[in-house]
Amino acid sequence: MNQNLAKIFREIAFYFEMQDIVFKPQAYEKAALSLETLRESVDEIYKKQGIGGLKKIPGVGQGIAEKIIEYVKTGKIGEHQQLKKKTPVNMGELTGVEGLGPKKIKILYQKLKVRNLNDLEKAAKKREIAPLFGFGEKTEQNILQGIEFFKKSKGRFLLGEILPRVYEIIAELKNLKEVKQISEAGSLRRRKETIGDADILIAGSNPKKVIDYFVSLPGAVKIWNKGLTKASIRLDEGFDVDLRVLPEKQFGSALQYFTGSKEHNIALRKIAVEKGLKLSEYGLFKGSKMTAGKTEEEIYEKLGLDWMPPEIRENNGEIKAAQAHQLPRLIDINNIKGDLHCHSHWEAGKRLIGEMAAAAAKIGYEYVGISDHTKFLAIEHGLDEDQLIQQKKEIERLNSRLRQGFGGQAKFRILQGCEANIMADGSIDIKDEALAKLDYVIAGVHSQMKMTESEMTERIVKAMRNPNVDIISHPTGRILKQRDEYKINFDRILKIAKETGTILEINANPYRLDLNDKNIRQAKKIGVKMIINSDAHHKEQLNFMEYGVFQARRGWCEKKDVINAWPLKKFLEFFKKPKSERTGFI
DNA sequence: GCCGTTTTCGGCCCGACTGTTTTCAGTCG
Repeated sequence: MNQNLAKIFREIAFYFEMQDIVFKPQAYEKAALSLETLRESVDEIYKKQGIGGLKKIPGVGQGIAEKIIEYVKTGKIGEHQQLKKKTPVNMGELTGVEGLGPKKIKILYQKLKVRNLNDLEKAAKKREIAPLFGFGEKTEQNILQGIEFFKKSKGRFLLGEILPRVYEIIAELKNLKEVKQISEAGSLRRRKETIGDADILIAGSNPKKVIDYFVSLPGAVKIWNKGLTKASIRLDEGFDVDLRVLPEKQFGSALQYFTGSKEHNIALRKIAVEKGLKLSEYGLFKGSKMTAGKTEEEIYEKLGLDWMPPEIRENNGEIKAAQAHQLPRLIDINNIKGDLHCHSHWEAGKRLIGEMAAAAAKIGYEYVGISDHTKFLAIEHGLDEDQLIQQKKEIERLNSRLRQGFGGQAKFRILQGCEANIMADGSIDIKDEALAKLDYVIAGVHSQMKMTESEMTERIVKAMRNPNVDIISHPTGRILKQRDEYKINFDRILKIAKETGTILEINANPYRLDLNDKNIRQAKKIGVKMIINSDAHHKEQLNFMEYGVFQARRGWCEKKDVINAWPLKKFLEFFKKPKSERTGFI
């Protein structure tokens, strides 16, 4: 409900922009943004509190509240329908093409009847776009390239695809002596799970030289633009990198500005205005006098705020918390003591347990848990009850060898779990007696994912009520860019998790990152404990952990919220207690 | 269309770059 309505409001905003109407577009955009981050469904709010409740939503006043009510009652909004009828274009597709905004889309529709990506491509190929007033050869070519990109990537890349490559580029740029300070910025620095393009910021001298070097980096296949202070390239991996170069005294203000989020910055600038200051990427100014800009810290301080990590800069309460000096102490990768979701492919060769354990110990973990799939997942060589016993013997053997080796003082422990399957009826595909013998049990949904919301929710609830099931893996089931989450009532999942002492996983695989940031924040609020797991299928994938930690940070997680940030002793005590006694364990 | 510790009117974040209409609108972040 909220998401659909948000989409409609964005479209209305867009139509208003087409017509050169000022300020209304921002109003609708703002309302859309509020709805997207709203926990409670608007029809619930309306039912309980009427129009007054709706008007309490930031950015919603009389006019938009009435539109929400119209949508709740009829499922559509008359004005939106009319606007759409007048200019029936596929907004999602067309705005996804770099360089196309409301004005150009309007002309393309009026002159060439372009409604969607397909029409646009045809028109560009027939060279009908270049002669249009306000367009030209280059615009036409850029449109064609934009279409290619949009089709290829659907516009966004995974954090896990981009971050390592950007670290490489930053390392290369550091070779230049002109580069004094460098950082990634934008949604990349905020560690969003998907990224549109990468931003890099440099403080230093001779920007021309830096920019020339940047646009000629190996792997740069296209230069979108290149000016005196900024440039933008496409890499052969298919994503864009924007670079900005500026003087050192502005590095902090620019980093703050280009890290965003946009909403966070708007809120910050309003605070500046209230204090009689002006904040831009060039610094914090009182009149024409610059009062801060060299570091982010001094800008936040001058505005009366504590500095905060980029991951929470989404205008979602962090500004108030910073003003009250009550920011959370976010969990850090160095807090992670172990990883409980690692596959050894037991059937394929038991030596992998040793390899995985060695790699985990090398990272500095105190423990690693082997949790192979179980028998229902035959395709993944799922283990049955007997094989689990076999595996247990092997793990015990390795543990005793560990205790003898390393001078007898090796603290490192291998734990045995499994990732069992939650069947359609909520039962587990391994007998309870066998589950009870393991150090811990993870259970997850791996089949029949298209159930109704109540069926899927009750399926997982039943699994959580099983006293042997400690952890639910990838609780919402989404795969980024491929598959939406299952239909579930997440509030109910949280309630039962809390009630039963079940832990929810933050799966760190860059394609999953499941729970997402919103889920995590909710879980934390309610007091449901979480665990960050890599879901590694070979030892290199243990490094996925950092993406899970980023996600946890975006959900405001602290060390205490995440059980594998606890030391081994406390961790083992926790698992020794019956599930029912774990709630409240800190 | 929203909003208000300057509150019911008059504001609404700010600047760079591109391409094209050669002085600036459109787009982006």
